[in-house]
Amino acid sequence: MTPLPTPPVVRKSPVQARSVATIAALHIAVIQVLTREGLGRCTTTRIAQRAGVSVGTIYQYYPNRDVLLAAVLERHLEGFSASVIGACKEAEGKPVAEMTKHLVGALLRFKMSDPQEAAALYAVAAEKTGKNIALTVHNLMLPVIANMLQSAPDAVFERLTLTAEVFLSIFLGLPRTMLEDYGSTEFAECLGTQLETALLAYLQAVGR
Amino acid sequence: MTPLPTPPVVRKSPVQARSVATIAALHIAVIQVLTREGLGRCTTTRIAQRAGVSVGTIYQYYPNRDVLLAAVLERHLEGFSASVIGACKEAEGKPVAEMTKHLVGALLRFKMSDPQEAAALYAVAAEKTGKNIALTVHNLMLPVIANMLQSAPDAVFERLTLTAEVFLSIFLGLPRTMLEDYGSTEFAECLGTQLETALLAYLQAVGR
Amino acid sequence: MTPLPTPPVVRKSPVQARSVATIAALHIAVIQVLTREGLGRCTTTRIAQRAGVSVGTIYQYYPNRDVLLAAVLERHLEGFSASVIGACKEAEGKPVAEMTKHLVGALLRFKMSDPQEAAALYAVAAEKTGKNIALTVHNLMLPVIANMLQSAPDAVFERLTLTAEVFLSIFLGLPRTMLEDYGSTEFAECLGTQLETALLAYLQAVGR
Amino acid sequence: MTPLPTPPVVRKSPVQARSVATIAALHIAVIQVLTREGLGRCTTTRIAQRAGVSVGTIYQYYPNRDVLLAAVLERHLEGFSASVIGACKEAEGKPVAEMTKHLVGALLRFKMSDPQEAAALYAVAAEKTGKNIALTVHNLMLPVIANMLQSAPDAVFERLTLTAEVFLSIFLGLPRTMLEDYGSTEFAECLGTQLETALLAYLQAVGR
DNA sequence: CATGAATGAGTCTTCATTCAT
DNA sequence: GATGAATGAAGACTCATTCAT
Repeated sequence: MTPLPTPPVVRKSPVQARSVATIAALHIAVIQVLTREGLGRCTTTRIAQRAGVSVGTIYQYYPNRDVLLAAVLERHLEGFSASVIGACKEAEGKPVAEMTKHLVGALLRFKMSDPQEAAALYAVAAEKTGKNIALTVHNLMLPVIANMLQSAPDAVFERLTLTAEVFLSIFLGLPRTMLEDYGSTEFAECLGTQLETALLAYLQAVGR
Repeated sequence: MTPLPTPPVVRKSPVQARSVATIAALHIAVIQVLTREGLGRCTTTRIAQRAGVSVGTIYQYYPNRDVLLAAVLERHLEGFSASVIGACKEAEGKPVAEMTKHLVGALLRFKMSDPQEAAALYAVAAEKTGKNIALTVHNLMLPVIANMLQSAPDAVFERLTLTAEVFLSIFLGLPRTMLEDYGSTEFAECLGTQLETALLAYLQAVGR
Repeated sequence: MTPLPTPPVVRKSPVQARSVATIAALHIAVIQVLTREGLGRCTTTRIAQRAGVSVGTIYQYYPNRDVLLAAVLERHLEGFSASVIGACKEAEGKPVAEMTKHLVGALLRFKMSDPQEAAALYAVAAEKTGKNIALTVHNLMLPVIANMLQSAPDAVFERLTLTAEVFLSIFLGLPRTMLEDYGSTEFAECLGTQLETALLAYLQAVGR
Repeated sequence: MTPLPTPPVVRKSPVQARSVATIAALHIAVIQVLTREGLGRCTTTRIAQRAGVSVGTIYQYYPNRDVLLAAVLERHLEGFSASVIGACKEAEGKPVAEMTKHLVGALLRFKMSDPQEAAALYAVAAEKTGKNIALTVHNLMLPVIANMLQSAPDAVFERLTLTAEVFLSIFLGLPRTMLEDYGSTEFAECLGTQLETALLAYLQAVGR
């Protein structure tokens, strides 16, 4: 229920409180190092230092660096997908305009709660291991969105999966543009309404 | 016609013909290694090997690895922006539906001419140096798109810059979803029409 | 008693006892490689090999090769200047002949305690970083020598600083000629007396 | 007779004027690079660049880099020893005071004609190959000095060789202190008189 | 359990030297 | 003769990982 310090299956189960705290510290440290130094300089030494533990400790909880990074990404994406999926469930049966508004709200709430974390993890998600995780999460959300769209009383989507995919692509793309600093200040400020507008317009264009 | 081997300004101007071929080989090798191994394994040794030259040769033309990668990215993005900007110019004064169709056509023609290259370079564009280049190109295209939108006879955009930004974000985002393998086969096949639909729907929603 | 392993301020303070031994081994290895191979071949690999550690270990204690070499030089020169300065202090107030004898005794005792080390470090002292260290030490000894000379009851030196400089130049020059193998066996054997003779003669010539 | 561009015995005899000019340019370039960049960065590429020729050309005249550097040093030391030896010959039979004055005059005239060259070459003389050359020249001058000292009408030296060695050590040591920037301005200005004083005082102290 | 010293494979980069043009 | 592109061995340095304490 409290999924905070996802205990890695591998080396050790965090029966003790210390473990939980250490893992949490490591996750936070990863984000910080990622943000400050970039993926290329996100070394175990630096992570350990920032977390206030020794390098050896990392290996007490994770078999190697990649798994640690993957765990951090996974936790982030799990939280994200949970948030999105939750919003989808809530929006089921409502008109598309409300769906859109509801989803965008959930998205912004999540992404904006820790923009640095979200931005930092794009790099991790681009690498081999990260990509698999991202893909899995992607494919987890897709049917839920499709389901939601199908439940809309004011629209019928012929190519449901395709529509969901495009919807998701826009839904994730605009925030990314902003988080990766390609957007102007105005863009950042209006992200919510613009995202709603674009998504709704698209849905109305392809729906009957 | 294919201006591939833009001799880098830095180390040496190719007095001999060999140089041109070497530089071309290096650029191609970078893409290949990037595709096969990923940015993390895109080392000078591997690049040289794939290009069929020795490591030292790289440094005859580029002061360091980053500059080589940046050069490859830059050339790609210059080609891309030229293509997009050209399409914008051509579409000026036409109705938004035609604009959209024209731009999407140019985009697909370019991105699809060498999808691997396009996909491989996302990683480079995410890194420090690459980001600057990408940002520059981004800011180069933005006003051109804004100009084009403004010239539409069948729509008026109040917040022109913002609209252009959102337009561009969607315009670049959908192909990226596909190139990074997040899209289904159906998504890939319908990318063009879906992109047109989404862009046009957005423009009509925000335009008067 | 032998304070060899002054832990470098930089990378890490030797919490464990191993560190002290490692640093000592590195310093000794530097001298050996310098002696056997020369500065040009005094590479990190060879130093590590001779010290019986891996290359990486060097970087646990020194940020780069230059700093390691500088540290070795610094320690040598600090010992040397301490010895010379100590002798100067002891000789204060004594007649010039005794001063000279005292200083030469201290010099020979030090330089001869490890002639190879002394000889090997000339090369390090010639390089950029080393020169700064040598210069600093030089300028540390100069006023002490001047002070000593001034305290002589049997001579007055009009141009005290100048005299101290020339004195020091001869004082350091003759041993160097020997350590760098330019002197004959006879030269080496008589170094002490000849040095005394030359220094005393000079002092008497410029003193009143 | 005109020993300027000592034609290297090896690859080619400078029958043509071009060769002579090229070799001269290379020698000058070596000194310049040595001065500006230091021995560690005195690479063939840089030498060639500064000399206005291509790397390949160096190898037309010298079998390798070491030989080039050695040639430059050799030429310098030959000029130097010729100057010193000439002065010795001229001073033969004169009283020690005049000998000293004469030699110091010759030394300063030579060393000061191109202080940078003199200073730059210390580094070359410290390396393996250079040391041999320096040693040879050293041993060439020693007997000539001994001869000169022996001819003095106003002094008899019991340990002639030893005296000559110590004399030479001081004779070369003081200028070096200055050229290597260890001396103050005053030291540099008074080098001639101080050198004379020190040498003469020494000779008078050991001579009868 | 935690620590951090040590490891060594793997990177980037330089540079003397060669050789086709 | 001259050129400069190409070579590749060698050097400095990094970093994930291990293991004795």
